[in-house]
Amino acid sequence: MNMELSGRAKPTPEKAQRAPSKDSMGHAAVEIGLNAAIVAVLDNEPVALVVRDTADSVGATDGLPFGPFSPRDHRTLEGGLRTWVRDQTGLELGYAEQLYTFGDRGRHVDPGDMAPPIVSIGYLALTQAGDGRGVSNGSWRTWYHYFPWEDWRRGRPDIIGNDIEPRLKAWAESAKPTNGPQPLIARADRIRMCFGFDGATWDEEKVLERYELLYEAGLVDEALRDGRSSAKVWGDHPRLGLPMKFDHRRILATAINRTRAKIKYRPVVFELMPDDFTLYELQKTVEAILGPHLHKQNFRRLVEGAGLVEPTGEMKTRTGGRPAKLFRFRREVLLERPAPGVRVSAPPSSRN
Amino acid sequence: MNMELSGRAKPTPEKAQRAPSKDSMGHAAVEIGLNAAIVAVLDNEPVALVVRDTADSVGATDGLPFGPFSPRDHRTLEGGLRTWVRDQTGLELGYAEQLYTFGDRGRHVDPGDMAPPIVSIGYLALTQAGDGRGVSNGSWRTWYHYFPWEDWRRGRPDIIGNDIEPRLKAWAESAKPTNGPQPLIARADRIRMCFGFDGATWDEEKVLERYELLYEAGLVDEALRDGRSSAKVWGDHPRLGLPMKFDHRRILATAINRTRAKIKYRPVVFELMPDDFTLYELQKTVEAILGPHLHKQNFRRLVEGAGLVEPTGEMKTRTGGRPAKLFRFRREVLLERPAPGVRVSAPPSSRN
DNA sequence: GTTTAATATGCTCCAAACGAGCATAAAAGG
DNA sequence: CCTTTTATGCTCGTTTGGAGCATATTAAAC
Repeated sequence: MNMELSGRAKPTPEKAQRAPSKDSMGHAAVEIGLNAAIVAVLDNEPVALVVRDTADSVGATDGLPFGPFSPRDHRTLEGGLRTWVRDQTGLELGYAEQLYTFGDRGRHVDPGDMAPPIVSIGYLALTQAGDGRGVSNGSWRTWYHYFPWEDWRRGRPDIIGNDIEPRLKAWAESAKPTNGPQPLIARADRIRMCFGFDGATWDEEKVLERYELLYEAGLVDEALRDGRSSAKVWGDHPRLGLPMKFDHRRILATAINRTRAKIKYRPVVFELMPDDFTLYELQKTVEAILGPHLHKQNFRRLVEGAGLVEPTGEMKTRTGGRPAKLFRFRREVLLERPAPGVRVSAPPSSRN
Repeated sequence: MNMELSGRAKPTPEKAQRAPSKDSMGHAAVEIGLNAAIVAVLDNEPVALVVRDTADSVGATDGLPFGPFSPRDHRTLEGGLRTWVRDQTGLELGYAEQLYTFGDRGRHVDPGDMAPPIVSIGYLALTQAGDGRGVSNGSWRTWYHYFPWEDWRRGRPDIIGNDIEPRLKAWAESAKPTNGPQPLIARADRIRMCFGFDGATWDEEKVLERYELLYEAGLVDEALRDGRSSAKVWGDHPRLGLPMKFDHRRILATAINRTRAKIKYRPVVFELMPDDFTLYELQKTVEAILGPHLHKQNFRRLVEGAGLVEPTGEMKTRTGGRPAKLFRFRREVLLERPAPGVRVSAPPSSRN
């Protein structure tokens, strides 16, 4: 079949010195999976679009919309992604950006017998919840289902103190007496920085680091599934968040991470908002993503002062109180400032 | 040949609903190229390691070290990259991070007849110039050879006003009278924001955006090579920077972009420094990367105050003046602050 | 030896950004 | 009328960081 592909894959190394030559056996071609973490905010709840595989033998496992990249059908990677998402969920993507390309062997194992792609490229897409009404397949789920420890909206989540802290610290202890080559940063220190133990501050931008640490410690189901040795040691505690197919939870962690970081220096919140909105609605959306540490008056001053929004002239009534002014995103800000965003920083009181 | 690869590539779609199925014809497997932008600072000059293809038919074209990813040989993408770099240049990589995965059709055309990979993953590696002594193949070249407009160390480069500005503006004009669907941001505005024309400020972090704009306008050789139509229109002006193989210049632009951004919030400068260094040497290195807008006293205060360095107790003589204290990177800062870096911001006077 | 150049180092001043709090007005909606 | 919620203005006080002044210390040039 795909002759031109195979032909293309064949190198002609005589031209390049020390040419990147293929190993003696065959082609280096691999299958590439395109994966979309599609994020919206629905009733002040940050949600991702997941496709649940009900026919799965092990039970229902959520996954992200995905599909293989096929260069003969897709002119670009992002184009391929949009096609897959449209086919699988009926959703037409708006804003999308590439996150990361994962290629670790053994981090893709499927609970069923479906062969996973070897390399997966993760994308982040932001959309309005209203656009999601057209979703024909899949459902919106809070991302905190998969990352309960990231949800600080009602204070520090109990799961951190009750489950994560003791188990991670036990894991750190178990690695102590090794007197071979020490890692650059000790496990105990990584744990402390990631989860804000022992007086360290909680950094909401370390989403991926935290997930990777839990994976490494064998505390998330995917680690067990992928056959990490240490997984069994820690007995049968409650599972830490819902697992996902393949490496999709890792991709979602990357997506949350990127969203939290980018919202501060690029006006990406507005991808999640309807055209007209109240300043308080905007604040609630930002808080849904970052955690609720915003001072109302200062938020107004910041957002209006930065020229991010402009009043539409309309009012929104039925707010339960005084009607609120409606605003819209002020596009021209992109032509004025190099890095406009909702520049909120964590308050000094956010230390656990 | 690669039976197990082909077998793997075959999906078993019966399990997943709306399964990501392959198109009827053949496999979706593609060849993946791993590309390294290896950066160092040599005599206050930011350099990248390039491999020159002297046997090329069109003439000598520089390229980055690269090679295909082969999952049978490489357990991880980064592992594969390190192998290729070692094989091609003899250099053992230290710090490395993934940049981006490019997969646009038609942006890889080779000047010779060597088939380029369809998808290329770019990496950024930072190393000390001293480590480069072991380089057996390839050479260090200023990255400003490829991006002369990025070199603001002696003020605003002439090439911007003499060549880039008039040609870009002509390109913007040429697209004016179209009254179809307008792009979200007009060409003229993109140009203004990217290059700081008409009173806009120069943002040193827009390296990739600038290169992409020049490519789109057909002003860099790669655009002509890839068969972009508009390329010929603009006559035979001097070329804007040296071209590179495949999409390597785009990858290098991404690398410079990332380096400039990351140096401000992560202590990555120290990957470029020897173990012991003078504060002034550190400043010169930062300036080589960002451009020279640093106040000496404030730089000292910033760096020392942030706890990024500690004195070794030694002095460096033969500085041309009073001997300078030697410092070393203070690793513990990673355990104290969530985002330590050389937090320099452009002075308000940097508007062109 | 003296001068000069280059660096090292400490200190002050000032403006902008921003976190935090207080107070009050305005407009529903029961 | 009372509650709720938003809108709005103002004040502190702290931190950050840009900019400049002054002086000490040494190597190298003369």
